[in-house]
Amino acid sequence: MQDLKIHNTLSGNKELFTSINHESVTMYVCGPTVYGEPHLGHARPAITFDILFRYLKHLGYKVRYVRNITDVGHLLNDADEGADKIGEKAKALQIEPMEVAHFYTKKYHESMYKLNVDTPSIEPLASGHIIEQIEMIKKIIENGFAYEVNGSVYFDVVKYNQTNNYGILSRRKIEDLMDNSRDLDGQSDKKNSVDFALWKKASTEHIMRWPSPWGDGFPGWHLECSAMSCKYLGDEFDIHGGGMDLVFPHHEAEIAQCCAANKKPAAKYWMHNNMITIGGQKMGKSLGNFITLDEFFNGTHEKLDQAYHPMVIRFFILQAHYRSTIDFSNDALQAAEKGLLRLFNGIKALNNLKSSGTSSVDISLLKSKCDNAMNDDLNTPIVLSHLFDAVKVINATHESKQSLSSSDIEILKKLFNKYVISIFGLQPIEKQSTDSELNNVMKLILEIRSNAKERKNWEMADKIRDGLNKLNIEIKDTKDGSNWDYTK
RNA sequence: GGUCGGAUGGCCGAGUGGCUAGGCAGUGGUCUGCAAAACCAUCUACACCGGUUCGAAUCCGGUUCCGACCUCCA
Repeated sequence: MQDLKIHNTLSGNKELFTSINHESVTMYVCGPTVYGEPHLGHARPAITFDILFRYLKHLGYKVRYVRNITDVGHLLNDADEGADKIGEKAKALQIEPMEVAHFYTKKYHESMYKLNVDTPSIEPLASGHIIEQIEMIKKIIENGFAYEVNGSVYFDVVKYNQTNNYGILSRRKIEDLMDNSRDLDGQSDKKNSVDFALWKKASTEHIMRWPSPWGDGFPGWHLECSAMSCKYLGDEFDIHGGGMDLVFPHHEAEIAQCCAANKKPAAKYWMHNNMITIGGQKMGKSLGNFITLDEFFNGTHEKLDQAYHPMVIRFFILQAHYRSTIDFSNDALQAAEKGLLRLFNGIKALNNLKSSGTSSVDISLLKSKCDNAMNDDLNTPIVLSHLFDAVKVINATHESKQSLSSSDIEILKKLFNKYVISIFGLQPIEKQSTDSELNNVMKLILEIRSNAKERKNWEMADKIRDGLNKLNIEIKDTKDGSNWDYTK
């Protein structure tokens, strides 16, 4: 097994990864709240941890990857009259809350499929684990870290902090938190402003509700992940992932809940992907730069010059390290599109390469550079830079400026297959039509043009070329004949 | 206001105390009937001011600016 280093938010450092159970890895990642269209912000963690999931399997681990679907709705705000998002949407549309959740779950799955994000081992629904959540609350109350007031149950952060460290993950001090947190509601049932809800009493008009020992209500917003990770991965598991915005309070609360219930802090490694910005600004509904994945795929948002293939989005995300912010713009995406094309052109050339007796380039060095970069906290941009170096070698070999032995060509083929296809999950963009009739017609047209060129009938050849261009079809002449593709 | 992170060439984005990151664009070239496509070569960097050092874009201090979290968020 190679030495994989990953950045652990708990320590703030890169650490050597060792799994609790040698042969297997258990990981949990916070999934989407399904109350709206899947957007760019959903793509980054999904892709980041998809890469980790694939890579761990590649290293030989048996991986159990749990990514939840939050379909019970989070509270809209800290105030007590908390409506939840899914319930609100359902009311607005006059449908069952579960219709909302199901509709957007389907949308999320469709987008993930297009982005070639592998489906996790288990994708549990929060609504399907109300019983587990209630049991966990009972345990926390039994252990003295939660209290019930008027049908709601709150986590006693101050008491917890006397024997544990609330702030261990986000490096916050409880005193600062208490100073800073605004008490919006003077009538709050909470003992302290830093306390958070484990169970909320449902008002009569609140439509998402379940019975509990404390009356009808719904679970608090941090509990589901604790309950479900514990159920499927145990009290202690290897990796917990999610977006950086979840570090506080969500993941901090998860650790507190797990310690309060099980006396164990859940995960050994906490990994967080950074955010996506658009034109240097955080993406948000209120900022008017909120772009859904479908809008990217179809090019229908006003800020987009063109449609972007899901693979371009995926490739672009991999061109940045997961802990850096990444800025989306038309220029950057168009650059990524061309880069991706270059990468796959290289693979195509690799598959048609003629071998020599010896190699003029050290291919095994190149391979180990890729492996080292990947093992260094999943440095996908560095791996890609080495793969582009390889593309340069492949093209040079194609033009007989370099040489590669047959065994090195095999190593390269395996290397590209491993990283590009298996781990990065990239696929060539097939803009070519699958319409066989059209393909046959195009074949005939290209033949006619080729004949015209042989007879030096440039007028005819150019008329065909220019005419097709107006129909958004581009002819590409190569040494081995002509082919075609759609322009954008 | 508190806590944390960042500032790299026209754009995106790595990395590092001395040795070309990479992609895109630009420029030059190869190919081509001419183009396009493809391929090759190549230019423009490390926010500002001090300090440490033989040497700093990289370490330290300060300044400015930007962002994240603290409130729903991926």
